[in-house]
Amino acid sequence: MKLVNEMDRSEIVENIRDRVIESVSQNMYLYGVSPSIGRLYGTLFFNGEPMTLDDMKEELKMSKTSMSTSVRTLMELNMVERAWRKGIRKDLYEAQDDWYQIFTDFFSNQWRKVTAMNMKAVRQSLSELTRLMDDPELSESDRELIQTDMDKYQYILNYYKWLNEFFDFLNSDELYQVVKKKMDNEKK
Amino acid sequence: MKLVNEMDRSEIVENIRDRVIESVSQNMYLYGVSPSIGRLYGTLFFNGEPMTLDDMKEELKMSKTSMSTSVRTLMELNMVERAWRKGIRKDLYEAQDDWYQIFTDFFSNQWRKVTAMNMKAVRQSLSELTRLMDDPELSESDRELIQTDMDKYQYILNYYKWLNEFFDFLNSDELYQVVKKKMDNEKK
DNA sequence: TTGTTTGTACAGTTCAAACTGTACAAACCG
DNA sequence: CGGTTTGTACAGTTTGAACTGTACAAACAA
Repeated sequence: MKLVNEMDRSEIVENIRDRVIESVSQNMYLYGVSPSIGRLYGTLFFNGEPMTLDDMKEELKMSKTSMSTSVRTLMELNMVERAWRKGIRKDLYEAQDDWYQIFTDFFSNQWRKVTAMNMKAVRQSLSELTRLMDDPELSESDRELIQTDMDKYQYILNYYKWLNEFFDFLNSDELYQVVKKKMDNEKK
Repeated sequence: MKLVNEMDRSEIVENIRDRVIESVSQNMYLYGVSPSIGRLYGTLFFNGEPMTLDDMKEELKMSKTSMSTSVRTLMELNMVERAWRKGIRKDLYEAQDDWYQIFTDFFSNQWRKVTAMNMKAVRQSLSELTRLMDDPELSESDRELIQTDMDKYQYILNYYKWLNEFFDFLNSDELYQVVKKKMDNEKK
């Protein structure tokens, strides 16, 4: 009788946990990952202890291959880290559990990568148009048309510069301060 | 001869533009939209003038249905707005061309929606566990187990609160100031 | 050395998202 | 009123992403 109660209880706790994991994973698409990968992260986060690929495969009832690739993705996003425990030969992984860190890292790593590539393309285009503009035989109307595009490219470049400054700010201590101050003010 | 040059020239400008559109669209997955939708946004952005669904369909060589649903998605993200021109019966759409606004809106709208839902799930779980803890017959080990989960839920809640403060900050003028100041400092 | 364990590359399959064409409702025109 | 234009709902198709199982390479064991 007591035993059944025990089982019920841990099952309840388990279900509650699963609901939260599901909720978190459903919304990790904001980080560009699929729900399955989100579920894996959630599992690792709540498990606390590091897990092996076989643990994960067992827990999520999925293939080992999936676990391998998923955990790789999570590592690239700095959401999961390798762990070591003496006497265990298998690879161990544990969740990075500092969500503030995950959030700011995401921008630094993913968004910066993207803006860098975009800037490159825009700079290239801008310099090509500049060269076109050198042609003295260009009609006034052509010149205007090209200038319109060039203005847009310049606007984009300025935006990306601003964005990178913003990401620097995100990584700085300043961010925590500013937001913290806001929270404290509101408590008053 | 002159005519051919003219054609070459505008073709070159067009190609340069397409390269930038492609680059921008490829990376709009950070906003959770597919490359096609990104390409549509880029087309609208560089076209300057508002476009009808048929214009878009023509420009991108895609079905009108796709244009209709894509433009809808872009409107929900505040990246495209309806436009009116007298004498034109068809619906007109133009790109929201303030990228700073798009960026901050994205967080306010998308991320906030998600965090709100997550918070709800976590709060629910937290209150259910609290009720479980009321049981006086609970063993010490069970109690510890549940407490571990509750601590994690509390951590998540704190994080989301912080995140919402951060989004408030994003929407405030303060953001622009802080980053602007950084940029000015660096120029010195 | 051979035998075992562990992680991953790769080919094939499954499934969901993107896209199309048709068909229709709503708005407008005469 | 019927005829036309325009946007979208819906069903069907295509395409790509997610996932699996097998097969193998690398690391270790004896």
